[in-house]
Amino acid sequence: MSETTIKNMEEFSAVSGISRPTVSKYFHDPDSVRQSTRQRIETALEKYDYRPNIFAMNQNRKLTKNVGIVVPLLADPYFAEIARNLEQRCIDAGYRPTLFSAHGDPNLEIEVLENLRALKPAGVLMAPLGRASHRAALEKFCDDVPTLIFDSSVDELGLAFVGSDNFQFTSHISDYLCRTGEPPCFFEMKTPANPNAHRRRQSYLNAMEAFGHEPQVISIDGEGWAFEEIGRLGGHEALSNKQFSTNTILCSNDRLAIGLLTACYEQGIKVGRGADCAIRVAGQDGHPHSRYTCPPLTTISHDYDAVSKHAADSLLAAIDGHVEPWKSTRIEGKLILRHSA
Amino acid sequence: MSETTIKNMEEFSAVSGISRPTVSKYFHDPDSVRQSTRQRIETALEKYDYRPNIFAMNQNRKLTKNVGIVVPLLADPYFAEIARNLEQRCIDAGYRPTLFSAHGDPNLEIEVLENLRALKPAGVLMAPLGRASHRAALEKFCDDVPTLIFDSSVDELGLAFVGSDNFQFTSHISDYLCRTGEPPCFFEMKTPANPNAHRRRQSYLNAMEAFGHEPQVISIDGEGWAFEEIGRLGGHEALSNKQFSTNTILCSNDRLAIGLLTACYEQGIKVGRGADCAIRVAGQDGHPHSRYTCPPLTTISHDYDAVSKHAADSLLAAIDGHVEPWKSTRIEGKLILRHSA
DNA sequence: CGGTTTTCTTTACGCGCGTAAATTTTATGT
DNA sequence: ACATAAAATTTACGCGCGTAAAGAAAACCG
Repeated sequence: MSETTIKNMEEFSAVSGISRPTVSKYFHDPDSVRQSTRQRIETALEKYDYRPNIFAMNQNRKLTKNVGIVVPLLADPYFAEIARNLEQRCIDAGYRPTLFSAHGDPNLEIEVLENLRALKPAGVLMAPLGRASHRAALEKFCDDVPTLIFDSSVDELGLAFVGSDNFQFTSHISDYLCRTGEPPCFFEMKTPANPNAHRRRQSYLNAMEAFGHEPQVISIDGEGWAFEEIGRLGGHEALSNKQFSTNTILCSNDRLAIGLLTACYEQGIKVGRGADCAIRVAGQDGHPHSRYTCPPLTTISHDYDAVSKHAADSLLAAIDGHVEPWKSTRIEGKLILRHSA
Repeated sequence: MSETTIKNMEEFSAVSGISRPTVSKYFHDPDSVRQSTRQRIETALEKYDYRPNIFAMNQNRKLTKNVGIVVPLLADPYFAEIARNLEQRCIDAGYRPTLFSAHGDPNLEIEVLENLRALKPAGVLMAPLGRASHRAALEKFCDDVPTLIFDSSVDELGLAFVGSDNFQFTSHISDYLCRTGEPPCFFEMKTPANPNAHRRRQSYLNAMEAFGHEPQVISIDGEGWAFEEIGRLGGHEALSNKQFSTNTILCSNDRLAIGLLTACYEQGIKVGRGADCAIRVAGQDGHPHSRYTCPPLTTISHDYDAVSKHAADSLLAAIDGHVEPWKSTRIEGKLILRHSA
């Protein structure tokens, strides 16, 4: 490594003895230049360690290799996990992903989209906040940038939607619960941030009707994204008031279930499927943490791999010109039996 | 909002009737132009909704308002939480934070730094991976960009270090445990990714010596960042082999403790400080999830606010020219008593 | 009102790189 | 060795904006 520091492609082309346009071509695709010049460039590269400025590169490019990934809340390990998964797939496909979080704030969400524009992304993978999202701003963005929506559907928006089959989720786990014990009550937030919650409630109602059981929905108060605390407080209230008509509780999502488990613990109520247990609790999502609750949480898990693969593949295909009419793909979840139910 | 879409500052200056350099000045600081021209610009802004391209802005600026935030692993809610905290502080101070994660991979860590360079950040807040970080690359980066290290110290690197006082953490919680029951065993990973772990072990040894107790360190196998699973598996092994000489276990961090709690549950061992409990378990970190374990985890918590405030303030002060000699600031943790110990 | 200061406008160049067109050099084939 | 194709070089302009300098216009002030 030499001392003289290279600050731009001009200088690098000088020390490598290759013209700048050719160097530029090399960085765009090393195979697009003659083998001998590639060698000369790479020799100089070892000696001088120069890297093109990524933002200047994109400035005047027709098609960039940038992909934006937007999630509603990075502090939720579920989104962190799926975002990481998507990032890796983009990298493997030769793209440059950049991750953004709306941090639960719809204003930040559109702020993020505006900044994303400047990146001139070839495409965007976006999980909207849901109910709170500014619909008009989203639409405008999707008109300009190829955007695939995942996790939380906003109908007919963007290139397509890929997510989990929430109806199947709830019907499947309801089915399991009904067959193995008392029929479940449904534990949810009154005003959920995410539209998937409504599908799950409806699916629960359907399932109960199919089984000929009386459904019972407990909708608790709470705003924001602190689901565990909302579940814990709501759980305490529901337990104290004996609102659960059976010994089985199906939660709208795992984070709520985690809070409910804590409430049960705090009231000395033993959870599980053993004879000595008072109630059964199940969640939905396959949250990364659900394995480590006590008792470990029975849940129905997103197929992280399938969702992220389908989402990434669809977007990259669209970028390559294989645009198809809008469609919604919903992937089935896998029941994960653990001790809680 | 008009139909004609503005794509650059040139066009916007045309429709607003103000020259481009003045418009540029306005976006740099709205107060730097005459009130009447500010009005004209803002009127046009409402009508045409234009936003300067953030990357083109930075391209030829002497001092940008960009701040990079780099954490080792966003999937860990602890880092997600502190990153969010730092982001907010930067925004409040008028800076534009951009968040990056090394995803536990030292190669990605330097990759991130290289990309960060192109952003021409005024400063960077960085939590290094620790042991695995490529020291030389970090140093080179810190030479070029004002960088404040947080969470995990790399001695004398960057502008300064801000983090928690790990010695105080462990000595404080050890003290509590010793005074309220049997002295703790120390449960840790054999080859921890983070150097803080060594300080905690040492502090435990010191504390036990001070109390006149025989220390006992259980170092379990495991590589990577899946601490809960490592703690669970290691916990099972240690419990089965009766490696814990007392009924109290202090874990090197909360995630390990969460895994250990699961292992205890799976072996039917009741955790807590009640008379009917077999062992006590405590963690360290004040992990966002520690409130919701069963039993809720007694831990010693980072002072998230103080750490992030001190880190952000120090960096921003340095950016403003108030550079001080390198120093290390370690902030005390707060004991959080819950049911597990 | 003239003089002074403040603020704009004009003009021009720079950032680091993409990209197109014309030209020259190098490789390939027979 | 020659024609031909392939690849590199030169030259020039563009992206969207920062920024500096000089002059014109507007505001302030006694």
